[in-house]
Amino acid sequence: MDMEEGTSDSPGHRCDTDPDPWQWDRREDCEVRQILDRIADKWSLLVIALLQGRTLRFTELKRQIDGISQRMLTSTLRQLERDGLIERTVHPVVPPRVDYALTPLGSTLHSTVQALVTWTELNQNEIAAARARYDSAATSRA
Amino acid sequence: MDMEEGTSDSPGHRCDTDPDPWQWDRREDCEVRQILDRIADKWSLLVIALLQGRTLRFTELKRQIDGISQRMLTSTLRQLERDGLIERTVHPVVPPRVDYALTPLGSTLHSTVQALVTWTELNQNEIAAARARYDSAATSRA
DNA sequence: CGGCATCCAGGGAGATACTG
DNA sequence: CAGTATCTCCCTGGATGCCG
Repeated sequence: MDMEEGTSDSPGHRCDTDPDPWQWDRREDCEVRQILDRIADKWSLLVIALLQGRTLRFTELKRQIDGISQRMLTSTLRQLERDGLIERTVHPVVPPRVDYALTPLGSTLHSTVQALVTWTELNQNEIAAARARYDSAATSRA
Repeated sequence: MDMEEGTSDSPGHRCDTDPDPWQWDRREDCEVRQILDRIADKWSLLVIALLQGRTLRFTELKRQIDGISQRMLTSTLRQLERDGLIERTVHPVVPPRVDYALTPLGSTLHSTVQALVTWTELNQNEIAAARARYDSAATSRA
């Protein structure tokens, strides 16, 4: 088991592992930071977006997110399952069949995630333009 | 300059570097994935959230996000600047003063990012509970 | 098919020292 | 103050192989 470990902090949140308390805008503690890190994760985002209103199997997810390794997909799914955002259903058939779906909690996240994806789609051209501007300016300086 | 390089793809998006075209729900190309990776970044998210409606200096940001290294903060700010999400203003005074603020484009992202943060705040207890459940179940199995 | 175990490379990220 | 420049370490994540 060299898989990345959840920090498995005991319920009743504390920050014993942290050298000094986080500040984050003076309002948040490390809990929020931790959760944010997880859901704002590169792969988590895609998984959540893909599971909107439907159930997908492991292989289907892997195919759709093409580029993800089975290791990272497994890891990501486990994290999301642990956080209660997705539900994992094992069908005792052979060959094995495992379905993944959003939980009610995960569904509430979806609209937010979708907003992020939509924003990206809408603004990708503007961002590309900004990058071009920035890069050409940098190049001319060099 | 060993700082992480933007992949500096020419404007007019393509995916020559990728061995095979991404699928991502069959609709998206690598551009969106790339941008999503950047804005959904651990630190980017915090920076954007902190810059809502105000201007902050480098050190102020560093203090508020406490836990980030100057290296990562610099890198993050440069990326966001390149993407046209934040604006960097250098005041020619001594000692130097550099202000960071959201651009109009960055401001449009803010509401989305804030939604993510708010969601996390609202649901952190539920997530903590889910983790406790998951972990205790895992422990009892072992 | 779904996933865990192992091995291993690359780069993300920290610590430190130095400049304008 | 606001960075850059190194050097280094470790974790992320890929490749492969095996099992239920």
